[in-house]
Amino acid sequence: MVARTRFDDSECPVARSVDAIGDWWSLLIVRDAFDGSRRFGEFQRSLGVAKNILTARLRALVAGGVLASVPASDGSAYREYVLTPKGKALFPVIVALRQWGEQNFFAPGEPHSQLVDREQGQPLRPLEVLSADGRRLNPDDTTVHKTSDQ
Amino acid sequence: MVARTRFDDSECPVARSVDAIGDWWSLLIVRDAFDGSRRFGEFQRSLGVAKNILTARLRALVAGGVLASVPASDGSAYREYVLTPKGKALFPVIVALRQWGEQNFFAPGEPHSQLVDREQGQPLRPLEVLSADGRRLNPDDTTVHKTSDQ
DNA sequence: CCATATTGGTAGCATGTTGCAACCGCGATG
DNA sequence: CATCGCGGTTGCAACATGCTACCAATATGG
Repeated sequence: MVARTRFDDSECPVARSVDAIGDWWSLLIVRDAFDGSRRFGEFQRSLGVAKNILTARLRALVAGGVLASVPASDGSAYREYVLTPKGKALFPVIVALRQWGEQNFFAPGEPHSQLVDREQGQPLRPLEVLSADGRRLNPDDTTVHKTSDQ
Repeated sequence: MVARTRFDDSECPVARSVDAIGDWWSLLIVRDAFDGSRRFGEFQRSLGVAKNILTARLRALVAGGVLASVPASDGSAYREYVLTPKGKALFPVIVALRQWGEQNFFAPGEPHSQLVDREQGQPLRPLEVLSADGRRLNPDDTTVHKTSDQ
């Protein structure tokens, strides 16, 4: 399944992304990586996922260039999994999912983990989809331009 | 499985979002909905997904408030699936995935479907993660504030 | 050094989920 | 009033997942 493509991702970047990430566990692994997890055991304890699944997902993410396996930073002989630039580029995806979750699945005042600006300690500004010239766009303000239409 | 939560989503909005969407097929259904698909058959042809899976996913998305099942707009007796406000709020998620895919999985010049501003016909501006006061933030500029830390 | 705990996995098996193909009722169409 | 397309449902085979047990290599304590 590793290099297998499950979706008809011929020309849609969304489908290719989805296929590259692999599954939901992988996305939560990436989330944890953004939150500072690096070691196999950290991911395993944080996610509660079965170890064989975690093994497979970590391998797939490394193979896909999202994570890299590097020698442990603490000098031990173990290895760590860190985000590559490609992995770090998933930041807006995670932030978008986080904000959607915050807005739709928590009662007002219900506590939840929060992603804050390290410098000011403030929560982030909601993501905005902007046109090339900076106008704020809603879904209806956009259209998909198929390559074959050109 | 419909109302079952698979992940320990106690307080992480990302996990709740992931759980609410359900699986990758669901996300591609949402993508197609943004692209204008409304009918069962449209989704089925576009995605190539098995019909029983599509049935289950559509039901779950309706149950989760992402889609709504409404009478067909063309006057026929069939029903259509349209995005609710909650579903439309997934727009930044789809855009983020799309942009990540465009940047990482297409060779320069390789054709792919493109999401453009309807008014100008131009591709969108890349999403930016901003602090409350408008500074551009990288992953390292942020930190997760656990509720229990407060 | 030696005993023991921890880390980072594998292996095997039961179970759950998916994909596929066949079927089917209802509404539309001629 | 025969037939087609739409929107499913059903049954089954294949595959993926989760669980538990196990294990080698590394760290740790005395």
